[in-house]
Amino acid sequence: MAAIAGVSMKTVSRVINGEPGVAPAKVKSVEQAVRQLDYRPNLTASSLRRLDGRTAAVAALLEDLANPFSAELHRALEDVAHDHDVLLFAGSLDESPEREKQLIRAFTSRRADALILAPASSDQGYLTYEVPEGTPVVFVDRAPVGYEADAVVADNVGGARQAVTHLISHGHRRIAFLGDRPAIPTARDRLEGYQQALRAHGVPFDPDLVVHGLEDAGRAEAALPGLLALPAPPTALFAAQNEITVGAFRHLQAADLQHHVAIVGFDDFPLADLLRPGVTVVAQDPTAIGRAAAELLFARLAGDSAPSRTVVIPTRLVVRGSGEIPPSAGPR
Amino acid sequence: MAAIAGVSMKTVSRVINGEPGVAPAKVKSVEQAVRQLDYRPNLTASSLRRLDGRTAAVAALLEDLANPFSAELHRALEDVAHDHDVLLFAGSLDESPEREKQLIRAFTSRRADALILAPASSDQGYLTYEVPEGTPVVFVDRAPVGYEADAVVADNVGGARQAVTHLISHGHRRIAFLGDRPAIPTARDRLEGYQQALRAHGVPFDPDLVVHGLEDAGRAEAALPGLLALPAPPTALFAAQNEITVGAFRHLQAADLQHHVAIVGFDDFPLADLLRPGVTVVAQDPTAIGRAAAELLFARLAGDSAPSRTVVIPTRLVVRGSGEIPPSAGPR
DNA sequence: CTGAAAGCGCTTACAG
DNA sequence: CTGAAAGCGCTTACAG
Repeated sequence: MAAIAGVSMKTVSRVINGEPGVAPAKVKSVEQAVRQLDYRPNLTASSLRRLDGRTAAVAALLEDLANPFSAELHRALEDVAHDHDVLLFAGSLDESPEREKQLIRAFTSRRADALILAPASSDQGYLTYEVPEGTPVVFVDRAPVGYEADAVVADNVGGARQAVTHLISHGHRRIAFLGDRPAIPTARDRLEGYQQALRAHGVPFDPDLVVHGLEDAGRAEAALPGLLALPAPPTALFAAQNEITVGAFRHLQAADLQHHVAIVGFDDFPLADLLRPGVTVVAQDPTAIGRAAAELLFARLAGDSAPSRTVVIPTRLVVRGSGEIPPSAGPR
Repeated sequence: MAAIAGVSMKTVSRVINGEPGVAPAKVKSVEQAVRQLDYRPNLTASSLRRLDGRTAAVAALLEDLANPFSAELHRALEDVAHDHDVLLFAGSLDESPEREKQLIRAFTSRRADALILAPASSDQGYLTYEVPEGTPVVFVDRAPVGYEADAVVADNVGGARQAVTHLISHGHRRIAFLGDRPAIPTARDRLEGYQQALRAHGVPFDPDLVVHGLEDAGRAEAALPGLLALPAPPTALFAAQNEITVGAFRHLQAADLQHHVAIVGFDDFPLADLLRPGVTVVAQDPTAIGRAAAELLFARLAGDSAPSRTVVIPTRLVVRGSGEIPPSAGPR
């Protein structure tokens, strides 16, 4: 390359990197050689020697890239990264702590400049020795445990409280909680919000109305018949996650109860407005979460060394019909 | 590192790479030094010197990572890549040829081992000089133009023919075609399938029933009133893409026509079964497309040098109700 | 079984 | 304005 252009390697480097102070004639001959050889600078080599060691790539470890929440979050990260000329590695964790550790190692071995993590593990203390110093980590969706880092999370407690308060304000007093595995911090937070709302309105807490471990739509659907067959069945459901909401709605509609049992879901999902009744939800904003996380991350990469921050993105109640069904409409 | 372990750099390299023929005592001392220093081998450095130059990373350029089709495809790619201990870079093209070229360059500069491309450009001849020799490219969703490479696509012509034949078999003769921009090859193929089905059944082609350029759900929704106000309105709709299907359905439901105008969509979407009526679609299989593409790609990386192949993934008619509405139910 | 030397494609730190 | 030498963290190709 340098030989073809008739200049030194160093001059090639200067032209490629747009450094000033190269004779126009030499710039020209380098540019011509680039075209002639289809020359593409090797970024992995340049990052190796570069003082800051930056690779201009960051890694995102999310729950499941095929799930709309993760996919939208991923897309928001990509957009901000693109503005900074940075590329994105991505991986799905599927609630597996082993996979999390494996991917963290894979990404640090490739010297990603920073990590974005929606952790599957219950404790991230291992990051202390697993992540090289100077590599910022930003948590999304779930706050860190045993590790000090920036985080961007939805207001899980507040959102759940808002959902359940909405149902109470429509006259419900027997409200079921349908949740994911309680090991998941966001699932616990949403249960906490549910309980806070009950307490605040003097509605007794009935453990029979709490169903945990609904890891997917199928399990949520399967859990409903038992719940609705209780001696004193719920007149309303709070579904603490979007897959659960869909599974529960699927059962209600199959049993033709969708206009008789109220339901409010946590986390919005596509087409919720087209169902009949439309499904009332407390919407998270995955795009806002992703943008905020990426901005925090690039601030760190730019040298921001303030103490860790946790950004809480508010949720929003979206009223569509299913959450406004009165208890009198319930099955008897 | 080598100093701490009391061995040469080369022996460290052997232990890290699990090469045989190292004295057990030396293996031990290297392993201890690894722990002591939290040592992580630098994969970018090793790929630089390695003969094959492999980085164990491949790049996927898809339409829009937030769209369910791309997201599922992405996830399938990730799963196969994971089986090969390879990581995935990903980027969204948003139908922008410029973005495509930009990302191709970014990924080749980082020496991705292979590329997976759902092209936004109308001609990919530029890949000839843009992609280094020995870097396999596999096309997904859309076949290459002006470039020779493997491809995995859905059966767009056949699927569209199947959808429209289904409507004809239910008695429809005025069937509208709702399509994306005709510059998109899959959009053209689906129009072709539509026309083939009409011809095969002696149904006259009426250009008034063909609407192009519906780039998103909003435009599809907005296009319907005009179409339904024609002197001889369609009794059925073929929506040639999932966003278009959703937009069209949204209008039908708003106008309370969802039980009167038949609709079949190309490409399935979540919750299509929960709408009323359920939406009949010709389903693509993004997971199958992704898996097939990844397998083709890893075969190439393993040395397969057979001529380029194009794999066509069949579509599947999913009957749910909206496609079985008879023409007599139509608005008058 | 082990290691010293060279080199992957770049940038750094100089010297001129 | 330009380039020769050294070095980033590894692997290769040897030699012993």
